[in-house]
Amino acid sequence: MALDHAILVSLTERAASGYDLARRFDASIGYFWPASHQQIYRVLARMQEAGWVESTVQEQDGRPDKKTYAITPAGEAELDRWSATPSGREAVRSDFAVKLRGFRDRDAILADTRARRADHVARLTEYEASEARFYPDPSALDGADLGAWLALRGGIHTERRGIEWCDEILTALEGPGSR
Amino acid sequence: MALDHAILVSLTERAASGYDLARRFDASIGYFWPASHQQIYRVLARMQEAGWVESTVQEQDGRPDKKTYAITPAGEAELDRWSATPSGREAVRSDFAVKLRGFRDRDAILADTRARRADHVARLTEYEASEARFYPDPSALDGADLGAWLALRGGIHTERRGIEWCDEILTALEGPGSR
DNA sequence: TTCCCCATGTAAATGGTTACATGATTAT
DNA sequence: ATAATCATGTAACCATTTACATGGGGAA
Repeated sequence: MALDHAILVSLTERAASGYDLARRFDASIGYFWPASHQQIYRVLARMQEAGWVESTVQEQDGRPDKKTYAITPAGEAELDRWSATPSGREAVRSDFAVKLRGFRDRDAILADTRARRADHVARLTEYEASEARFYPDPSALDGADLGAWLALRGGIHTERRGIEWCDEILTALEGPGSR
Repeated sequence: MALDHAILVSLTERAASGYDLARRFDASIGYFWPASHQQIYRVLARMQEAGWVESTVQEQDGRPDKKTYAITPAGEAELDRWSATPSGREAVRSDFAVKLRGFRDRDAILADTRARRADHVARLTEYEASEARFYPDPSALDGADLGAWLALRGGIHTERRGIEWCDEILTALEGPGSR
């Protein structure tokens, strides 16, 4: 049920349509909890029935109508409840680690590793740009901004360790055997 | 479909019953791809129909019968095919990051962070013990052992960055505001 | 006598992915 | 012309989680 809460968190930052949320989930909060528009529409419908969000329809000319969702007091209460609930250990699921563990095709692993490294570098660059732009002075942050910055820091740590790991794999596999 | 491959990898290391696999998935390969016994039994049944594994029943006295599964040549071929397929970017889903981002209850976040830190330390200790015990001389490794060691290294990196992140959060939240 | 280990599953519910569906506007 | 963007969804499928179900043996 955590997509519910990710959407609620996003709505506390600003009311949005399903479409808007889908774009936010392509970046920003979606880095910690990816979701497709189909899923988002379904969860919004469910949460509206539960009374956690409410929608207002805006007509637009030359564009389809837009349903803007906002969080309700009941939704805020649910977020409070959820925030105070201890979160359990998170499952790690890595295709790549399983593939490494079942080591078969050295060249495929090398290719995969190089592609992953490039992905990590690209994302790290994005994160670092965000940090420099939005949080130039972390010591001045508090509340929601502090939380958002700390979440971003988590992303930065994740990408850095991903790069380190890739480099270790490349060193181990490209080394003596490859020449 | 990656539980299929995780099970196949585990079976190449040694034939096993569903029960044995469930225990392996509580540790070892389960650190990279967790799975419950229920799921394992269902996937084994499906893979047997597909011809990727075969089973032999062993009677035991004073214990229930045991079905031991082994990988077949078709299963090996499937593993080869899968190993040569590039793996896409892996989804990160973190409840905790969403909670941080939606910063509400500072004390709950502190408690969560301390609990997470303790989990990371515990798992890192396990990983480091495994490394010292099974891979004391990494430069001597090759093939399957090299892959298993590199996967373990990934785990070690993950836990270390988890600890770093927690420490950063604790520093930011325990600091000035708490006294 | 109570709990954990061995050993196998089925069933229901929830969550996530992929494919399908529609239709107007704007930029190349 | 073609593709991308805005805007909303439904439906089918696949994977994961949680609850239910059974039953003997050994240890505290």
